[in-house]
Amino acid sequence: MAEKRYRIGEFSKLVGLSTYTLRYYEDQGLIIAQRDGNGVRYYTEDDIRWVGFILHLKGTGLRLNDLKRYVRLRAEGDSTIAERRDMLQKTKDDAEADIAELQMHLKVLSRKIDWYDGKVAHTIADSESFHDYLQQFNDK
Amino acid sequence: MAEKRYRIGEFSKLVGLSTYTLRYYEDQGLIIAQRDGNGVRYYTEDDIRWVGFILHLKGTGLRLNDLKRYVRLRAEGDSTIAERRDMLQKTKDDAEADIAELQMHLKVLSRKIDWYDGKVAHTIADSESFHDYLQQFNDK
DNA sequence: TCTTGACTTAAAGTGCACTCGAAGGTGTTT
DNA sequence: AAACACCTTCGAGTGCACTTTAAGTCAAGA
Repeated sequence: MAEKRYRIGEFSKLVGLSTYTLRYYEDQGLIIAQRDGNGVRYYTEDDIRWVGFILHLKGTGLRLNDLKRYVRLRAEGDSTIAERRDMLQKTKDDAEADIAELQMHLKVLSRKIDWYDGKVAHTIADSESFHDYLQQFNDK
Repeated sequence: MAEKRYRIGEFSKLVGLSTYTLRYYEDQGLIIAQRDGNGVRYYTEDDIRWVGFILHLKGTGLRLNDLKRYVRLRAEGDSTIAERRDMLQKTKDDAEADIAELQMHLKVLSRKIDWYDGKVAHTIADSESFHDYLQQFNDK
């Protein structure tokens, strides 16, 4: 029972990347398809998982260049495991810092929304500025 | 006691935007500086607060175009408060969705790091693939 | 046979948000 | 007098990650 083979068009829909992007990624060395006797690309279940994984990496903010480095390291074998691990750890730390910052911005945004609501409901004086309103949260 | 006035160079350092960017934002209608008798821009404490706020908005992922729309609405006065509130709410919802997605990607990333650690410590069989390793978390 | 979908290389285009430089001008400070 | 910080317009450059086009070839299926 041979594994199912997907040609680029089908695979494209499966993973949510355009055929352009798949070929572009192949140029970049990120997703290397196998070829049939006619030189036509085909992808397997393994490739689905691999694309899934690199999309997770991209989703955490990893740039193509770093992704390329990761892939190169992977190709070098087990001797690069520590380096790859550290790379992922740094990516993770960066992403967590991004989230923290985003949440900080969101907090102000939320307060502005509350402030608008207060204005509309007249529970905040017409004259009170958002800046003054914000002050009351400063110690929290 | 007149309020302190900042010229663009000083203000730039204060808010962390280059003078190029400040002029660019002014072209875009986002931060309008006042001018002295010679046509030289100056900024006040109010402008510091305003820039702070728009950086919060940008920080949550609001695009320049939307930011411009927000500023236009603001200039129209209180009649646009509901629309502005809704805009911020949508921005907030979007940002929260982004965070949720980011966290989902991070979870996989974390597991990959754990998997690397397991490989190094030999608590995971050399032969076990990450995909198989991941399966055990599928019901959580 | 014709359409469909694949293949190639190389180059150009897109969108966003800046970022910079040229060229020429004013006003303040050393 | 020179240096410095500011002013203007406007067009070009940057970085990233695609996205599209052009122009031509090839093979399987209806």
